[in-house]
Amino acid sequence: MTRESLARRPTIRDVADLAGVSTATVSYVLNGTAGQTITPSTRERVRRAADSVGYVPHRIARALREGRSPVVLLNVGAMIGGSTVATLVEGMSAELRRHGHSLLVTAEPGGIIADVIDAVAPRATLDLTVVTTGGEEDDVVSGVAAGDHAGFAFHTLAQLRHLVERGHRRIAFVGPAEDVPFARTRRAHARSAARQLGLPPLVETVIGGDEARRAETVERLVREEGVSAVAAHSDDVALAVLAGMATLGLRAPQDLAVIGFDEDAAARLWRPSLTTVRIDGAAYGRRAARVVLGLPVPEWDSAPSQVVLGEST
Amino acid sequence: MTRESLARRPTIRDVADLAGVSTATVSYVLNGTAGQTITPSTRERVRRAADSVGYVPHRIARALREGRSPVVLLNVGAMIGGSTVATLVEGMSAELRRHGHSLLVTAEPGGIIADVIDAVAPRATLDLTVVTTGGEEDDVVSGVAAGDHAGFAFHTLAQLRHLVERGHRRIAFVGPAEDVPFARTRRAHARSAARQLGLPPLVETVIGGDEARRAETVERLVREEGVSAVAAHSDDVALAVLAGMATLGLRAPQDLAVIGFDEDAAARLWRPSLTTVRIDGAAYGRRAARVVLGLPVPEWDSAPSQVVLGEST
DNA sequence: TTGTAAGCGTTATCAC
DNA sequence: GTGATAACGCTTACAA
Repeated sequence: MTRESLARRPTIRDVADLAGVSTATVSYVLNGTAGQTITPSTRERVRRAADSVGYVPHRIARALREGRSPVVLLNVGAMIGGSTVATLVEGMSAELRRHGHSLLVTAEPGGIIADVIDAVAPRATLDLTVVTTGGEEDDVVSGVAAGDHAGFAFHTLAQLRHLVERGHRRIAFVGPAEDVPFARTRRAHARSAARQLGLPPLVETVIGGDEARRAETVERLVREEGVSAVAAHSDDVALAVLAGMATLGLRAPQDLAVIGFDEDAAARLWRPSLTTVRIDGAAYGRRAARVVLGLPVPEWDSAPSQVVLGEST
Repeated sequence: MTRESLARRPTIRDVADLAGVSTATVSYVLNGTAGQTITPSTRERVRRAADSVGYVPHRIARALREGRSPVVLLNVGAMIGGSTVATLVEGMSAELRRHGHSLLVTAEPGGIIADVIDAVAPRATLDLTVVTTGGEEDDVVSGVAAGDHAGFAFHTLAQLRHLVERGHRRIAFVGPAEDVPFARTRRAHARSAARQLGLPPLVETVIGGDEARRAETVERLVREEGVSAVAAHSDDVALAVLAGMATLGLRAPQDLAVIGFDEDAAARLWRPSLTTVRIDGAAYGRRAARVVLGLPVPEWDSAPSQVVLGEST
């Protein structure tokens, strides 16, 4: 070991010098470059030299050279919501790491910021606020399960179908009062799901405000619109409906059945507990990782989502 | 305009050629480098050339040159929890952008992954799973409000103090059954808060499992331990306690008072509604941004956290 | 089988 | 006032 032991971070040059070879050879060895024939002994020498000086390749330099860095950018729109996004991030991150990449997350409602992209030159980007608007065409992540496109539309269909199976026909789709990431998308999917199921047009409204406002909303739905079931945009929204019902002394599912979406931990604690749709976020995350890396994406072997039975329907 | 209009992204060279100056001059002009005297006319020519070709500096190249990129890495431990982390990310991201930087988030329970760091060479990193432990880093981000250190310990103290003011002395601190990011930290803070308030040692337990298990936990607290109030690790946990009480037919706050932590939207919907601690995440986010950039951090002008009164205490 | 050297796009240190 | 040019650390033709 020479005086390389200084503060400076060891470069490929240091390794090359120590091993008595050129930087090219070091690069070939360390990257296992195909089509290069290096003698085992040289190989060994380089390896030793590398970890003797504690060499770790400089990713930025490599990124400059290659035009992209080994990171994937995911925009989730906002750091809120049920379990789907959380598990999606986990699954995607794990799968990417298995392939030498890193997942970096942003939470920009307006989509991925251009500055971020050129600050990191990501290998790929994925914007949840866009992907979920599917567009089966542009939804490569979801794939097909049991013959159907397994995107958000699919889960929404499952949500409504559950109500239909319970005998409901006059159904309301209730969204959040504030503008949250997937509000519009979900509404659109609900409409087309209703059509597919041969239902009359959905009653559409939003719920929010204080206790009185919530109760008012629910009352209108039940008394004026004659709705017998609610499909909610999310579990949060579903709980607001249940809360409004409690205020009015209405019971679920007798007076009004309620189903949530994107299972949230709090929903199981309610009385009555909430029936909701659980989405296999981790599986989508792993798929997303493979899609953006251009790896083959496996078939769905289990259901991408399922209705979790509670007492509210 | 020359044949630069090809697919290639314009470089500083292209601008220099078009403006008839050297790349150095372009760099000086575009970066407003101090201590350089450039004639207004040259300046103007460079500017024009730059946006005529649509030049945008290559951040990766700059990162290589400067040794770091204009991004800040934030590890949040996991994509779950109440509103604090969500608003913190928003606030931090906004403040960073005001200063030409970008925020990138990871959700690694074990701390920031080394690979990620050298993939992006961030200007700075911040690990929430570390910061909230009350070490030195915590100090700088949290600062001082009304004479007290305004960190997580402070909020925990506020949580317990609320119960004390309501006349409680035999108090339990209830955590989640699973291992979540800040569990240990919160527990430690709760212990020392109890000492500061001159309370007897806290009864410590966790809650989880199914309805029966939850009820059992609550029952033990009330009947065996003689506890009159619960300070919960989070709103989720607090709701589990309230649910257990409902199962047992116990009422809050008469039979057992419950206060949550890190306000979650669902908590306000409960009957009884949950008293909890709201933390000004956005403010912490802005402070964190300034700290990591080495900017002066303003004094707290409003409370860093406050108890939000519900019916449960 | 291995080495040389030309980039990748910037910034900053000199000269002029 | 401005311009060459040498880095930054790596990959990869192309030579040898």
